[in-house]
Amino acid sequence: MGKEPLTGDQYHHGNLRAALLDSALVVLTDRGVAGFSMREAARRAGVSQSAPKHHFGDARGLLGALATRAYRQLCDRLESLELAGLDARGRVTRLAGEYVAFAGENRALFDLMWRMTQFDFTAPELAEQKHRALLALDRGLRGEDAEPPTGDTDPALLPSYAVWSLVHGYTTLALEGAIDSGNPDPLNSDLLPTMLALLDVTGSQPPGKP
Amino acid sequence: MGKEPLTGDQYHHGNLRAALLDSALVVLTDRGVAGFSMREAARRAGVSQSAPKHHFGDARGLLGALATRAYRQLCDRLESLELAGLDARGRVTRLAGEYVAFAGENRALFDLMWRMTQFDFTAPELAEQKHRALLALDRGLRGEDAEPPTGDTDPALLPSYAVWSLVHGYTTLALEGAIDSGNPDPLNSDLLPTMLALLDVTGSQPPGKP
DNA sequence: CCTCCATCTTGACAGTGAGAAGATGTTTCG
DNA sequence: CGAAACATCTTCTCACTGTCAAGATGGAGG
Repeated sequence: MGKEPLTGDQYHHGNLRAALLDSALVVLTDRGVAGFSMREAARRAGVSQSAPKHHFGDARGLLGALATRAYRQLCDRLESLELAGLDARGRVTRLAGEYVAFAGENRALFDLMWRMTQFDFTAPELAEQKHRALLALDRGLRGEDAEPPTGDTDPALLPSYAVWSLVHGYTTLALEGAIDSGNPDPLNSDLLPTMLALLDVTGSQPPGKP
Repeated sequence: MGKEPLTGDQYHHGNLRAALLDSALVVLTDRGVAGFSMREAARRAGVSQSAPKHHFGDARGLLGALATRAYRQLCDRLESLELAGLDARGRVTRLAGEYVAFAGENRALFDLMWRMTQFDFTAPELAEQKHRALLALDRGLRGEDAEPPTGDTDPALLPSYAVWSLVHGYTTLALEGAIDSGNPDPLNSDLLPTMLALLDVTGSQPPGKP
């Protein structure tokens, strides 16, 4: 076998790093972010309480790795959407639906993803994936053949920022029970497309004021 | 004195309930939601570790009371805004600015406010204040003389839901470092008004698709 | 074989939330 | 006035957590 133990694979346990991430996800899903316990994650992986230390440093490191993996999954889903043949509005609706679906299927993970600064966790990999999410959204919105943004403050990104803000805000507000769509599942409503219809996605000027 | 000890005032300590809320706010601001400790809040109030129990039940109760008070403050600020003489777009900008300002001035509190379901905290008072925030936003947006919504699913509320979602999403994304406005203070940018300009706040139909 | 090193375990410590039992002051009512 | 009833607060205890230091374990390479 190769000499690449850099990722922490294939040692005494097999690859404890991946196993710990999996058990940590179970604990997170069961108990939520507030009730998360690194010891229990280790227990479920069948190792001692201090085993995670070598792989993740401390609890924040473990949660950070979990969040980074979650960002990667979300970006993968956004990037692999089939958007060809749809107009701008259709693409936005599709992207937004996927975003909300991810949040609904991974509520605890989704919560965690936007809490990392609160845990004083700043890894370059995490920021990178966060940025990748923005690019995936923007690319999906403006189409594959549009010019990529020149930087984070490129004015061409404005519609993407607006869409992301609206979709993200709706998701968190609905999950928190602040927006009641009348639907038993707060995320499974037709409210979001209707709200997105109020957004000028093309980047041109909105209709004149009365 | 009157026979109204229902609020828990004026007993041995004076009014420990209010003092605990104050010290808890200090702890929350210092250590964040993740590092909050009920024991330390009690310590700072000069009472024993178990003193909060009678007033708040458990830690979730203390945080819930804190969040409820924060909602009340936010609603007060939104409701007391002077919006007369402004058109719809001016009113929205003003409301959004106040919302973002509150979040920036009370970051830990603002974080807490949207994590109460995660803490399994559901008090009727909290839901009531959350609803009051929506009404304040809607009233500000549609004007004082507009008809109040008939219910949470009234279609007339749609623009308010959209504005709230966009503003709230922008706030959380900016605080988490996902949206980089190029400004040192992530919340102090002119990005938000520009994004709001893309929203049709009048509730009419958006411009036709190309 | 034997040393080096990544990996994992054991044991300990301070800190936390929560509960039981009791002390202390306040109110109420005979 | 006095005694019970009560709200309020303290002390003690327990299980649990994250973190650290020291040691055991076993593969890799000289």
